[in-house]
Amino acid sequence: MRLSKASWQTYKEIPKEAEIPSHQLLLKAGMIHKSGSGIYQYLPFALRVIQKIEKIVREEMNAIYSQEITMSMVTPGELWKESGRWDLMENLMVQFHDRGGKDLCLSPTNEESVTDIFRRMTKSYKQLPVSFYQINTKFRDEIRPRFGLMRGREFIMKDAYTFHADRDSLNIGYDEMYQAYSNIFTRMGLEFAIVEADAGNMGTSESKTHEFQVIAETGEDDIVYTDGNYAANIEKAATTRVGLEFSKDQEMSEVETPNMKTIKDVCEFLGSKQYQSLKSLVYTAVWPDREEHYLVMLLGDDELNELKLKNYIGCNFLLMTKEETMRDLGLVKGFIGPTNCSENLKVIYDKAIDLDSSYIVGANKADMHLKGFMPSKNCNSEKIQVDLRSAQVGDLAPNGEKVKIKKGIEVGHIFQLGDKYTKAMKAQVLNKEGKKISPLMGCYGIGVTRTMAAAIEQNHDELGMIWPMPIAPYQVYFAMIGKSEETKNLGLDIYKELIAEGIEVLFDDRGLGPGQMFKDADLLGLPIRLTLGERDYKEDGKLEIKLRKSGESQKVSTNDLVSTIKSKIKELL
RNA sequence: CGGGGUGUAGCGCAGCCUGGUAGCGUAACUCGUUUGGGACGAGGAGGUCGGAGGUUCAAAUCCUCUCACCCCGACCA
Repeated sequence: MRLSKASWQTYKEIPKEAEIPSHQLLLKAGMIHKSGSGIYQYLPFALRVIQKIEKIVREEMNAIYSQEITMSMVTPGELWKESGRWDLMENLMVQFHDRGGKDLCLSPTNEESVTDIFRRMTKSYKQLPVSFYQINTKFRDEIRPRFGLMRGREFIMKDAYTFHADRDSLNIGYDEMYQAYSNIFTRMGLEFAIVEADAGNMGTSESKTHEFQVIAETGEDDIVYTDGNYAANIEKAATTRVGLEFSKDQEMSEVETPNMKTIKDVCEFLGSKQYQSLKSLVYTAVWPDREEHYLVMLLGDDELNELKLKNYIGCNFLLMTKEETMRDLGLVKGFIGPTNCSENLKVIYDKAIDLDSSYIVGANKADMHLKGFMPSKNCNSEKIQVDLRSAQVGDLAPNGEKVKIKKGIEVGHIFQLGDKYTKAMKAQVLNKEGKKISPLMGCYGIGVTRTMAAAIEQNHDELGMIWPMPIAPYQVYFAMIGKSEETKNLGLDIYKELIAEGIEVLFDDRGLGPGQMFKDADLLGLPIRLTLGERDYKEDGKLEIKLRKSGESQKVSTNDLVSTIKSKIKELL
C-alpha cells in the first residue's frame, strides 16, 4: 500500500478513556475507532492483523480436519430454550424479537446452533467424530466491557466444536486441538503459557480444560508455574506450603486481646508467626431457593480463593455474610472463631491446616482470642478439609518444584463439555448395539481480536507497537525522504520491485518530514523499516534497513535490497 | 447492579467555586520556507459547552431530571 493513496490518521494525544497500552496504541495509531461501549470499528491496518491471525487459525484448524462453517449471528430463542440457557444467560445475551413476536438473540457462543446442525446430519456412531469451526463476530452484553479490545462486547472469536462417541475419542480430539492451539500461538510469535484451568459451569469434574495465556504484565489472570512442566491458573492451582512449624499439645486458654482485630496485631502481641494463627472468614452461599452459611478457616497469612470455595460448595454465588446474620450465628466481628457458634454454621478447614496442631483463633467474645486451639480436639463440628487457599510464590507444585506467579491474558480456552448439550437437545446417534447414545462434546475458543490486543500488550515500548512478523499488518515500512522527481521515481521503482517479490510493503510516500514518518513508523511497529534518504543516497547509493524490535540497523545498496530484506523477514518469521 | 469519576472544537485541556454570551495546545486547511527524529512563519476555518427542564434581565457556570462514557467489583475469548 502507498500511504499517499491510503486513508490513515495517527494522533499525538490519545483519548483519556484508554488505560492500557494495546487500547492506547491501537487508537493512537488509527487502527480502531470506538463505536460504542465495548464496540469497535476495525480500520485497515487492524483488519490486516486480524486477517493474518485468522489465516494461521484456519490453517491449523484445517490441518486437524476441522471443517469451517459459518453459523448465523442471530439465532432463534427456541434453541436456547431447549438447552435451558435462554433464561440462564439472559444477562449476557442481547435478546429481542422479530415482527411476529418470535424470540431471537445475538449469539454470544454457538453450542446450541452447532448441536442443532450436528443432530440434523448425524445419525450413526460411524459418522463420528465430527469437528466444526467458525470465525465470526460474537456479541456478549458484558456487565462491564473494558480495556478496548481486551474485553469488548462485540468481538471476533474462533469457536470450534467436536462430537465423539466415547471419552477416548473425546480425549483424542481434545489433544489434537491442544496441539493445534500450541501451533497457532507459536506461529504467531507470541510467548504464551498453557495452564490448567477451572471448568466453571461449563463442564463436569472429569472434564479436561486448559487455557492459553499470552504472557503480559497487564494480564488479568495470575498464572502459577514452575520452571518444569507445571502451569495453572491461580483459580485452579493447588499448591502446598513449605517451611511451616506448628506447635502441638498446648493447652487451650483464653487470652485478652483488647481492640486487636487483625491477625497481625494479635500475632505480634502474642509473639507468634501469622501462620500459627487461623483466619476465620464467614460466607453465605446462595442458591435460587436457599442459603447456607460457612465459616472458612485458613492459616493466618493465607488468602482465600473464592472460586475454589464456590466450586466446593456448588452454590450459585457467594456473598460476604451480613453483620446482623453473623450476630445471629453467634459470631463476634473481629474475634471470630470456630468455637461457641451456631450449629447452622458449617466449618471448613483449608488443607494447609494441620488439624492436630495448636493455633491462635478468635474466641467469639469481644477482645478475646484462644491460644492452643487444636481443631481435632477443640472443635465439635465435622472436620471438613478442602484446598481453598490461593497459591503463593514459593509454594510447591504437585511436581515438587517451587512455583512462581506471572500475569497472563486468556486468548484461548479448550473444554471438554461432555453430553450436556447433546442430552438437553436430544442429539443422539445409534451405537454398535443399535442403542441411542448422546455424543460427548468439546468446545474450543480463540479470541481473535483479543489476541491482537494481547500481542500488543506483550510487544510494545514507549514509542509504539512492535509486531511479531507473522501477524504484522505489513512486513516493511518504507519511508521515502526527499521530494525530487529522481528520488520519487527511485522510491516507486523500489516499492514496485519489493511488491513483485511478494514482500508486504507499506510505502510512505506522503512527503512528510523525516521525523513525522519515523514517529509513525515506530508507532505502527512494522518489524522492518526501510529508509530511502535523498541526501544519503546521493552520497553512497545505499538505503537503511532498521529492525523495530532490536533497533539494529544496516546500510544496503539497491542491488542487495531484495535479498537482504527477504532474509530478514525469514529470520523474523 | 453496587461504589467512584468525566462530559466544553477531531484529540488533550482551561473557564464553573464568585452567572455577563467561550479560550489554550495540538491536529486538520491555504501560502511560503524546511527534509535523517513530530521544523518554522503568516493567514483562515471549526463549538446551540452531552440532552431536557427550571431560576435569572442574563446560564458552560446555579438547581432538578436524564443520557453517554470511563475506573474498581462479580463475568469471560
